[in-house]
Amino acid sequence: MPELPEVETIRRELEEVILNKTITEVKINNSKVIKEPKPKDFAKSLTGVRIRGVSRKGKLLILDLSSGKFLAIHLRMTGQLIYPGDALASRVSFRLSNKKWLDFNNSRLLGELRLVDDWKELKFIKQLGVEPFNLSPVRFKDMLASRKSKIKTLLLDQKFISGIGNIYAAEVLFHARIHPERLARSLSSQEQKALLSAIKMVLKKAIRYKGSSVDDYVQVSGDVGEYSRYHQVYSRAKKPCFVCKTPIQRFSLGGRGTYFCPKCQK
DNA sequence: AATGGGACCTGCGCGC
DNA sequence: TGCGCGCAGGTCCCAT
Repeated sequence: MPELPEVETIRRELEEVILNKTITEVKINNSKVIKEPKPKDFAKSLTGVRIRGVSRKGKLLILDLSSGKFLAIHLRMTGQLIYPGDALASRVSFRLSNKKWLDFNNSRLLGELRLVDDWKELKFIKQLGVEPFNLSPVRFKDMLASRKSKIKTLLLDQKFISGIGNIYAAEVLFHARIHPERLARSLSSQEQKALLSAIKMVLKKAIRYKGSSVDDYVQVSGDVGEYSRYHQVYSRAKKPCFVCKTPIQRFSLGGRGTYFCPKCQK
């Protein structure tokens, strides 16, 4: 699942390969992923436009275009951006001035492309919580103070904090030694600090290793991300904890697979 | 405010 | 072997 580290990896690689190139053609193989405007207008408005910036907000990628508009790309679970692509198996492909294709793949068709005048007006953006790397311990403490929900649920809430998904929620809670069902406001001061440190540490390391390739995620180059090798709990049900050998447990929390070590996490 | 459910989707692994 | 089923999860939306 593309979460913050995966989307940031893609952003950095895109910046290297598509920045300042012009889109010369838009090929739409499945218009379902184009949410706005209408596919025909989408293609027309993007043709002849230069890409002058690639940024990320949470799990959302934003291409800054010379037309003054922005292309917002949400990969959801199965989205990929591949360069150079072949425009064959993609949902939408962008032909660039060097004649190579940038492919937007999305096997489950849940991804979204939106060409908008102002990305700041997107509902998703308006509601988006703080970027984890910008979060101070004092502010984090404040954010947790009155919250009655379970800590893992809260970490997954993009309005609370942006960029964490199911993999990294599990991983950071393991590193902070906190049980996923603990109520947010019940965390001690020490646990709050441990959790924030774990969030920053895990996300940074995951970026360094170019993300976690589980399911469909690959880098723009098509290479896998190596952080999966460092997963402590995610997708490790019944396997021994690397710290204490206790079998990792899995249960469903809010409809999501939730992994933790019953001995290490309290 | 929080929680639980369904909806959107398709590919995969499982059991029979 | 082949088929049907449940599951995977990011986000939105609705009901309670």
